[in-house]
Amino acid sequence: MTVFFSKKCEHGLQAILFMATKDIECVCPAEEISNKLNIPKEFISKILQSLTESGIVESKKGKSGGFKLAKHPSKIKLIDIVEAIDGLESFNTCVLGFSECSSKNPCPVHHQWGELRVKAYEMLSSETIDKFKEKTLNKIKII
Amino acid sequence: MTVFFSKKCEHGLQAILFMATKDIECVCPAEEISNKLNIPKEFISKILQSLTESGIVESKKGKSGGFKLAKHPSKIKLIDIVEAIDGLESFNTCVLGFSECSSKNPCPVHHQWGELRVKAYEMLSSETIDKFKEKTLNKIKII
DNA sequence: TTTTAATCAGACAATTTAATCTGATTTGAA
DNA sequence: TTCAAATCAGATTAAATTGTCTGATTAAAA
Repeated sequence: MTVFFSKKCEHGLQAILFMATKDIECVCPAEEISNKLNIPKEFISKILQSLTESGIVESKKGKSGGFKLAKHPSKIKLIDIVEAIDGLESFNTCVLGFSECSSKNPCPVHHQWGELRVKAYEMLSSETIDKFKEKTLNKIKII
Repeated sequence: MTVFFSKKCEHGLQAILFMATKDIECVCPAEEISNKLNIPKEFISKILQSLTESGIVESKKGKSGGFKLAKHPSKIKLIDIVEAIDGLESFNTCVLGFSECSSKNPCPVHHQWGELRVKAYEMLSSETIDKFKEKTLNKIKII
């Protein structure tokens, strides 16, 4: 196993990207997200609940309830979701698992991995998710 | 959780890097590796057993037995160890968890992640582990 | 030959992550 | 007011990963 994001985080990212393709006021039931993205309903529901606490989504109870983004997609970056679900720890720990890895006491790949880590962070934080609307829609259509 | 390598793989990489700092004929008991790298003895023993099957290390039973590299460090790359333990799947799957992610149907970060993935692969495959001797020794000394 | 120190093998336990189930609560609409 | 459809909350299960234990086997050295 070699992952980057946990399943929870992958699901969360997909769900938020999906919600960003919809009208900002549109309330999205967990069931719809579940169907469109092929994620177990209760699982995505739980993930979105936790993102509610992080202030990224809002939930509306009762009939015709569901989830909606708490902010406009132009204010949300992928890194916000990653931080809320997986945390940012991996951006600060040694990829080979050595303790206290730093430029003073680098592991054999410290320098190269450091560069990649910065690039990965940039990938997640340079653009807001309103830019991803079209690609997300194409992706969901064919799944 | 956001990882790159599994713990198993981290431990395996560390152990092989450590063994590469020693004389090629030197047989290294699991206990020594365990102590030096702070990895549970039975766990690293299991990992090295599986690397024996992959042809990366050899084991010698009985008194004064232990593990040694099956090839010279100048013939071993980090990617060999990663492949044997974690496999190379993550270098071919979508980082956001979408199915069938390709340049024809890219996920929102397909292009950027593709670049990073290539760089990560290069990091693991461009140099053989004999080059890492000094840095590994420094790393183990301070742990 | 006996002792000792090591791997090997495989069952077992603990932890973490992923997913499911159930029931209470909320709320819009008939 | 009642019903239906949704979230919410928390317990439970399942699966994967990580780590441990025990006993058999091997082989060097006393």
